[in-house]
Amino acid sequence: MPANALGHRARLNETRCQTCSLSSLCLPLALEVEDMDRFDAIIRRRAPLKKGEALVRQQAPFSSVFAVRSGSLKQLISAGSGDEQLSNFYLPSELVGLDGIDEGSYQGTVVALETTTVCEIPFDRLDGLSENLPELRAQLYRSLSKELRDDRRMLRLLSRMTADERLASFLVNLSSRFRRRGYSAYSFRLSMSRADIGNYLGLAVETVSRILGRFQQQQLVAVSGREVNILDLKKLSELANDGCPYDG
Amino acid sequence: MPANALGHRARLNETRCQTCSLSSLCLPLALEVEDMDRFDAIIRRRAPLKKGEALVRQQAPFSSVFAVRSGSLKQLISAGSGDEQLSNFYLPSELVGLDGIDEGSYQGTVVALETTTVCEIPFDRLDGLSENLPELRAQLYRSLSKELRDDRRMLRLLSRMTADERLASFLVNLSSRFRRRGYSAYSFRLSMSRADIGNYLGLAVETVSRILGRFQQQQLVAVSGREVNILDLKKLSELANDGCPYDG
DNA sequence: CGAGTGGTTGAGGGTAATCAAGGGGTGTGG
DNA sequence: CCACACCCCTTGATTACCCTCAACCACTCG
Repeated sequence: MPANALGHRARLNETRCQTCSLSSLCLPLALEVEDMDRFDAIIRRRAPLKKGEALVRQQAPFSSVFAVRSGSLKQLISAGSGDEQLSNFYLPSELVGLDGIDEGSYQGTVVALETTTVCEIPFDRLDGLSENLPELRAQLYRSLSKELRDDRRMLRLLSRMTADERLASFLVNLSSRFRRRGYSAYSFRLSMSRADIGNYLGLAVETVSRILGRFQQQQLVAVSGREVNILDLKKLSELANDGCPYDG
Repeated sequence: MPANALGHRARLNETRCQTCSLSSLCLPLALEVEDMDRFDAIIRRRAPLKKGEALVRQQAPFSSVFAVRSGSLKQLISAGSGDEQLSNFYLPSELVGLDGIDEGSYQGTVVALETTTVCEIPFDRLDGLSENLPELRAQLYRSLSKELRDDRRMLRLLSRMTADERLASFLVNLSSRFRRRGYSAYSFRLSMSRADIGNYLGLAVETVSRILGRFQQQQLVAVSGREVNILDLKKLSELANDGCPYDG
């Protein structure tokens, strides 16, 4: 068998939802085997993104949503006066681009934080398919609705929480998202810079740094560069005072 | 013709989308006449809500979304420690309850700010109908997506804007929403209290009051209690520094 | 080796919160 | 009809949190 044929086979295999380790979290989660094949068929593979590469650019015409396969991304929304608001981090199984449906253009530039692979899902195909697959439709609604819910959580964080609470909430939230994806909830690597964290949480970089230092002194976490070890998740959750400490 | 029959006819008529003045903004906006009738058929009329009455309560099981016909509402999300975050105001034609789809329960308590009428739309019926009506489906996606977009705007507001900018942005946003609904963009009545505004914008009541006073001194607005007259929408928009000054 | 990036730490100042008090409107009951 | 209470709003004084500015360190890369 020629090498390129094997390569082709392997590549196809990689994109198959049935063999994807994320299938229990991703869009097709509720589909039967044959329906999953139909879903599979509309997905487009993309070359992996390098760190810093943009997946979509703000105001580019909306055509697809993207499911993260591996790696992570950030969404930046820039408004007139130059400043860029970091509005979201995306981890594996999460959907990028849903906020572009309304206006028909992407609402922010989405940039890879590390080497990242995504599945491209053309939205018109997805919409057509969902016509006959109530489960897929429901899952799409849930994804949209969940993002709304997360944003509302952020609204509360930004309008009512102190800097300490924001950082605690951020770490606890990351922790539970990693846990859900089968990674350790206690030990992980931040793919984003301190500046990104500050931007996201509405804090200055210096404040992020200082508070992480304080958390370390208080034996809540051990931080070394971007490596994080959570030492006292319970106290951190209390600090975050988030309502639902163990949910992402 | 007996009086109650007339009453019944009139009541039915009121709820018909075809005669509703909001039809160009609301969910069925893209539907053909016969499809609109089918949509009409699933809508449930509700008795008007009095000021302060709750439309839905946080954590109650999700079953319907609600389109605002007249009046206005606020959504309150309460987290463990007693504080309540005001996450949204809803004006006529806007949809309440979309963020409940994901978890199957309403994410906040939604309370009428004044006498308010809504159309109840059972979500399972809506979902079923949308199966065969791509335009309805698209509009539903747009509604969800638009709410995401609005929330992202709020994230930026809360994390990067000064108190002055927040108030300006709030007023400009209200103004354009009123305009879109056929009301004056320059003269309107706030249905929410200063406390509500402060809660929503992440500011103390005192700050809201002070800044409104300052805006008045600067001839940007004329405020008398809850009556607002916008005197210089252009300057206010610049102050808000929102990117898109004339969009709701 | 120098430049650049990302992170940490320290000093000082500004913005908005908090604390405190008083005014104006409305509704209710005497 | 008036008095009182209550809520909403305003205004003033003080305080605190976090931002800004600035310097420095560790590491990477040309």
